[in-house]
Order: sequence, then C-alpha cells, then structure tokens
Amino acid sequence: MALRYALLATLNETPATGYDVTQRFRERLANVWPASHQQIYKELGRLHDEGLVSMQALPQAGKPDRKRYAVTDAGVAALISWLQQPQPFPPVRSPMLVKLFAGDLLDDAALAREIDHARSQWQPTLNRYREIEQAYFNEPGRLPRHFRLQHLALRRGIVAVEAALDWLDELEAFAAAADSD
Amino acid sequence: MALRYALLATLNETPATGYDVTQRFRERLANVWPASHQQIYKELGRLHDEGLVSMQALPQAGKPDRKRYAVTDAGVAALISWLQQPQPFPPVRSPMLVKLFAGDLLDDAALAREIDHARSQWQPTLNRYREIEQAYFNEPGRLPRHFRLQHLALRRGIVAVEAALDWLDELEAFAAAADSD
DNA sequence: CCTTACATGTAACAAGTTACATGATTAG
DNA sequence: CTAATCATGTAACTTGTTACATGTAAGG
Repeated sequence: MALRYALLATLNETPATGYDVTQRFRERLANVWPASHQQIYKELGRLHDEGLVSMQALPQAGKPDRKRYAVTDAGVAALISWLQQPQPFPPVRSPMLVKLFAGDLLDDAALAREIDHARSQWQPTLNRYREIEQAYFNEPGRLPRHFRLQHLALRRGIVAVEAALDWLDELEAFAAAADSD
Repeated sequence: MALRYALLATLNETPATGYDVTQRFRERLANVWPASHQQIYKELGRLHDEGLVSMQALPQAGKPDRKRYAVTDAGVAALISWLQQPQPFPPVRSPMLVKLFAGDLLDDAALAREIDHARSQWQPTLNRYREIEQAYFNEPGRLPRHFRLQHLALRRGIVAVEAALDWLDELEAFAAAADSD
C-alpha cells in the first residue's frame, strides 16, 4: 500500500517517467521502500486509472514513447490524507532468527558462517550510510526541513544497522565460547 | 520460504497438530516469523505432500479430527541443508520512512502523531522483551545451548527496538525544535 | 563484439492477508 | 446470553518476485 504513496511523493517533487522513477527508487528509496520497474509501471498505470496522476506521452523514434506522469489534485489529496493516518508497522520476519530457533540442528560451523555472512552485508551498508551522511548532511542544523527529514530517514538506517552489528558481536562472543569447549 | 523451516524446526522439537503449532507461533515465533493458522495449515499440507512430515489422524467426536504431524528423516535432512546455507536478508520496507520522504506535505502535527504512535508500539514491546529476559534468561551462562540461542534471538529484538526508540528521540528533538519556530 | 543505458511492458508464480465456513464445549 | 477455546479448512485478493519480450544507440 505504501508503494503508491512513495510514487505520489516523488512525482509531487518532480513529474517524471516510469524509467526516471525507477532510477530514483534505486538511488534514494532503496532503503525505504524498494521496488522493481515491473511493479512501478504497474502501479503507475493503476494510479492513472484512478485519476491520481496524469500522463502525457512523449513520442520518440526507435524507442517506446516516454510517458510523463504528474500528480493531480486528487493525487495530492490522497497523499496528504494518507500522511495523516498513523501507519501499522510491518511484521519482523528474519530467516536468521528462524535458524537460531532450530537449536541443536544448527551446528557451530553453520552459525559461524551465518555470522560472517551477516557482517559482510551490514558493515558495508553502514559504511555507505556514513559516507552519505558525511557528504550530504554534514551540518543538519542549516538544512531546509525536507532535507532534515531525509537525514532523519538515513539516521534510522544507521541506528538500525549499528544495532544489528552490536548484536552480531554478542552472537559471535557466544559462538567463540562454544568453539573453545 | 523460511516458514516451512520454522515449521520443521518446531515439529522437530515435538510433533504436534496444526492447532498446536499455531499456538507456538503466537507465543514464541511471533517476533521471528509470524504466521496465521491459514498459512500454517496450507504449508503443513504441502510439507506432507512432499514427504517432509508424516501425519496421523486422531479421531474426535464433535470436532474435526486432529492431525498430528511429525518430521520425517527427509524433513530433518531438508532442514539441516537449509541451515547450512546463508540466507538473504529481507528488504526494509517502512511506511514511516516513506512519510518522511514526502517532505513538506507531512505537517508537524501529523509527524508528532506518527512519533507518538510509534512509541506506543515500541515501548511496550521493549518492556515485554525485558520481562521475558528477566524471567527466563536471567543466568544465560548456565543455560543449555538451544536456550542460549533463543536468548540471543530475543536479544536481537531488544537491541533493534532500543535502536528504534533512540531514533524516535532524535526525531522528536527535531519535531520539538520545528514546533517552537 | 559486448555491455550498458534507454524505455516500455506481460505473464507466471509465490507468499501473505482477509473474509467466510462449521460446530461442539466451557467459562463468565 | 456471549464470548472464548478447540480444530479444521476454502476462496478471493494483494503484494512482490522472476522470467520473458522488444529494439535502438553509444562506449570500450
């Protein structure tokens, strides 16, 4: 459900084609609400059917026509009304925790591999987030409101991944102790 | 995909009916891999079709027969082989971050409401987790391995929610400052 | 020659949610 | 009288993933 509002939000900043929007999702929404081009095109079609966005075809030679979407008044209204309502929290579903739940069928070696794998995913993610923070949000106090909100969204990613890595340290301490038995 | 392995893991501890398993998911797997009874029954049926669990009908009067499921050798093998392979991480999808992304269409009042709502979800969750930790995992060093793994799964929840609440404080500080302008 | 960027989609499938269905027994 | 517990499911729907389809132009 949130996908359509993410779409309305970007298009509200600047009208764009499905292709452009897909780029934006890759670059700036990947850690908020990832979506593939297939899903984006489908949802843009629906939004258009419902009159929440307008569409203008821009003819091209040799390629499919570009379709430029812009939010309509009804679209802005729908987005604002969604923003007013507190949203439910997505449930946690973690394959890694399912593994811990399997208990003694999970041997020490497999656990160690899983820990390494997790670290190899999260550490680079944290580094990337911190680089972005350095580069774009160095003086948050001076930024206009919508940039500060984006910074806070990034902060959410940072604290979450830091917590994940702290927990990995706990888990590794346990695994190392078990190893030396 | 992880649902079936969560099912195999519980049934490997103790054989049980779909109803029993649903209880266990409510009590102990809610924060790891939540699942409804509809999903559980469907997946148990599939696991049975594939020979990963065996089923024995226990006739009852007035109620549907109970069906007792137990993991087969093939089931144990499938679970172990899954445990060996590092699992991909589920993508982050957060409606709350989508809201921040909407920028100036999100007014201060709506933001404040969202913060309160989030805190009212997470704070009780954290309290519950801490109570469970106190009650069951008071002396982790003395526990057998599979309990320690469950403790570590709970720790994951604790550090994640603590991080979420820390972030909410950051967000609230921003909202309060904006308010006083 | 090969890959990447551009630009749009369709179709099949998997996973999860919500609504509906049945019917006895027990606790308040 | 009402709600909860026990015990199983089916069906419709939504969301998201993966595979497939088409065709040009530019850069290494």
